[in-house]
Order: sequence, then structure tokens, then C-alpha cells
Amino acid sequence: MATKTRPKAQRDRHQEILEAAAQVITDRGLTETRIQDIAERCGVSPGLILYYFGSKDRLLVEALTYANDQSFLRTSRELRRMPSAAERMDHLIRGSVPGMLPEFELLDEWALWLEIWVRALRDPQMAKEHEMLDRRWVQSIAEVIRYGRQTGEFPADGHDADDLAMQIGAMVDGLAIQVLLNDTVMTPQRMYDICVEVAERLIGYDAGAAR
Amino acid sequence: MATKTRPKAQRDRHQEILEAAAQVITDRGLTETRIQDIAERCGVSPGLILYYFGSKDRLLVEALTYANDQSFLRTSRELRRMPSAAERMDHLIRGSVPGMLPEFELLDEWALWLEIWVRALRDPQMAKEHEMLDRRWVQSIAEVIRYGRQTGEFPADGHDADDLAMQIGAMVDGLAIQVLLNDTVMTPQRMYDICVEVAERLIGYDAGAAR
DNA sequence: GACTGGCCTGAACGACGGGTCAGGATCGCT
DNA sequence: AGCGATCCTGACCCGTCGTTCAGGCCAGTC
Repeated sequence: MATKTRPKAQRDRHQEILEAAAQVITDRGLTETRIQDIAERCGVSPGLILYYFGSKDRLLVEALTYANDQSFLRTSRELRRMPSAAERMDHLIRGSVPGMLPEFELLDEWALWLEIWVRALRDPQMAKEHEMLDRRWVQSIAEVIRYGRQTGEFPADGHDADDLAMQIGAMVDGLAIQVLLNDTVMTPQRMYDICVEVAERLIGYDAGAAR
Repeated sequence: MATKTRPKAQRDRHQEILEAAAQVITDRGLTETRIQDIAERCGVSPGLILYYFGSKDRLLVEALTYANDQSFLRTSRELRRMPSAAERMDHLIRGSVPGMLPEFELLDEWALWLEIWVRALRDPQMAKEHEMLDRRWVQSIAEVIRYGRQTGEFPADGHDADDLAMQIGAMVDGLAIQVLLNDTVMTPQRMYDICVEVAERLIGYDAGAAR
């Protein structure tokens, strides 16, 4: 809403602030994020932040979902460009491993996921957003599975695609935590290998060709 | 009002405070936990909390590890009493499903795990503690596997027990999050079923007998 | 009974940070 | 140019904690 008379400028600021906020949260954590930090990062006064978002809480929730939106949309675009389902699955997996794709730092969007989870435990608004964000990701795994079955790459007689997607999603979450917090034992490469192996077994295909 | 005949040779205040702190954290979340809340819960002045723990941060970290210690020790005791490895594995799984065992609320110790993870991302002290806590749990899964192989309940020709334990641990983490945050789609019962099924397949045994 | 030392309180301090506001700058339009 | 809406600032207010501190209470000891 808003954006009536001057859609361009307002939208830019809005987005600018969300990006800055996501950056700061990634950097310092949700609880250590001050309005002042966000203001500084986009060279603006603290008052303006509140002018746009009304309250800190609203901004934080929006920033968390915004950041997730961004990576989801980017990933979706990238997936669409890949012809084979095995390639798509591989890309999904790579993108899920903390610090594996070059464009991400070690403390990447996974740090934001953790913050989302904790907040969703007690903030109904965040819980609602989380449900949407989560379903969306699981959904794209399921879609890749269905796509592969449609093209004949994956065997069509497996379990329900949504169930498989949920299991893969859960495993990815669990492994990502291990990588994030314990990267001596569980390295990104190892997580990747496990994910590929499990996906191959659950879906019943050979990922070798995609890599 | 205060100090009615110092009861018992200083019943352990230290422990009392830790328990209260863990309760409050579970209840309100780490960031919403105030020293005042903890003090009230054990009928004591805020000053005393600092008298014992020096700073809020120290108390919080200690409380998180304390709570985890408690459930770990309890679980260990319970495991030792069970003769069969399949029973032990089943018990481990049940204890890992949020809200499955009757003695836990829906927002149980998993809420504390989430807090530990987030804090461990940026607090080296907490990261160190987490590594210990995590390894300990994975270790007990591995031990059950080895125990079952020793008694002949489980086939002895499977993968490395530590690797299997880590995979099971990761899956449990991921599923627990789903249950905690999305209990319409992923119910405790469903998580339990999945865990049992995966454990059976990974380890190669039949859990039917244990239930 | 006086002393000592561990527990404990309650008031107060001080910093920090979210939110408010009055006004200034800027833009688009007539 | 004149005007109103929008954008933006910087100072300020104010509640909320963590933390400190001076001292009180209570055992056990000499």
C-alpha cells in the first residue's frame, strides 16, 4: 500500500531500508540490531526509519521476509533456466548449504532463518509469515520432483512428492544447523554429499549426470 | 517477610536460580527474559541474582546449558535401565519429538535449543558450550547403535555408527523445527513415524518389537 | 555478647534505545 | 511563483532494564 502519488522514490527508500535492515540483522543478530544501525547503513536519520515502518517490530518482520523473498525469487529464476530436473535439484541443494555458493558468506541467509524460527515461536505475525516462507521452499522442492517425473528423468512410482519434499527439507534444515554451528565436523562439502545421496535414494535417480 | 529462619543449610540457591531462569527463558524467550522475572520466580530480589552470577549474560548461558544437562542426564539414566537397544533407540526418538512425551509441554526444551543456536552464532562462549552439548547427544545415539550391534540386535555390517548418529541427529533437528513451528502439517506423531522409519532403514533393524 | 562473614534487600543510578515532534527541505503540480 | 504533499532531520522525551551499593539480617565462633 502507500505508493500513490510518488511510487518510484518511496519504493526505493522502502526497499533500501529493508535491505539495510537485513544486512544489519545478518551482521549483528536480531536482538543486537538497533534502528540507529540501520539508519547509518543507508545514510539516513533514525526518524526516517520510523517514518516508513511505524515501529521497529514491523520493520524487523518485514526485513526478514523481504530477505527471504529475494533469495527465493532469485533461486526460482535460476531454476527455471535449467532444463533438466537433476540440475534443478542439484542447484536447490547447493543453495541450501551454508557457505557453498560463492555469492554467500558463511553467515548467510541461514542466520536469518534461525532468527525467523526463534521469533516465530512467540510472535504470531512472524509465525504466519514463516509458514508461508517455509511452504514455498518445500513447494519448490516438490515441484522439481514432479517436473522430473514428468520429463521421465525421475521414476514416477515413488512416494508422494510433497512428502518427499518435506523430508528433504527437514534434513536440509538439520544439516544446515550443523554446518553453521559446527563446521569442523560437518563441512559444507559433506552436507552437500549427504544431501545428494539422500535425494537420490528418496527420489530414485542418479545425480551424477547433473554435476 | 524475608528470611524466615534460613531454611536448610542454604538450599542451593545457585541451582534454584538456574531452574527459574530456564523456566523464564522457555516461557518468554531469551531476549524477553529480564533479571526481574527470574528474581520474582524464585521469590528473591534482583540484586541477589547478580550476587550469584555477576552478570545477566553469564547467568543466561549457564541456565541454557544447565537445562540441557538436566534432560541429558535424565535421558541417560532412563536409557541405562532399558535392556534392548531397540527400546533405547525408541526412547531417544520419543524424547526428541516436541510435545510427545507427556512430561513436556509443547514449548519444551526445543525452544531452548533454538535459543542456544541463535546465541551460539555470535557468542563464542555459547558456541563452545553448544559444541559440547551437541556432541553429547549425537554420541548417545551412536552408543545405542554400537550397543545394538554388540548385542546382535542390529546388523553389524552397517555404516560407521558416528556417521549414522550424525545423520539421525540432523534429521531430528530439522523435523523438530517443523513440528514446533508448523504443527498442522507436521504433527508429533508423524515426526515420530518418520524418525522410526529412517532409523530402521539406516541402522537396519525392525523397531516393531520395541513398541 | 561482640565479631565475622555469607546472604539478601531495596533504592537508586545511568545508559541505552525506541518513539515523538516541530520544523525544514524538496518535489510535483497548477 | 505559489502551494500542498511528501520526505527528511535532529533534538528531545521517557520508559526500561542491568548493575551498583550501602546496609540489614542471621548463623556460627571466640
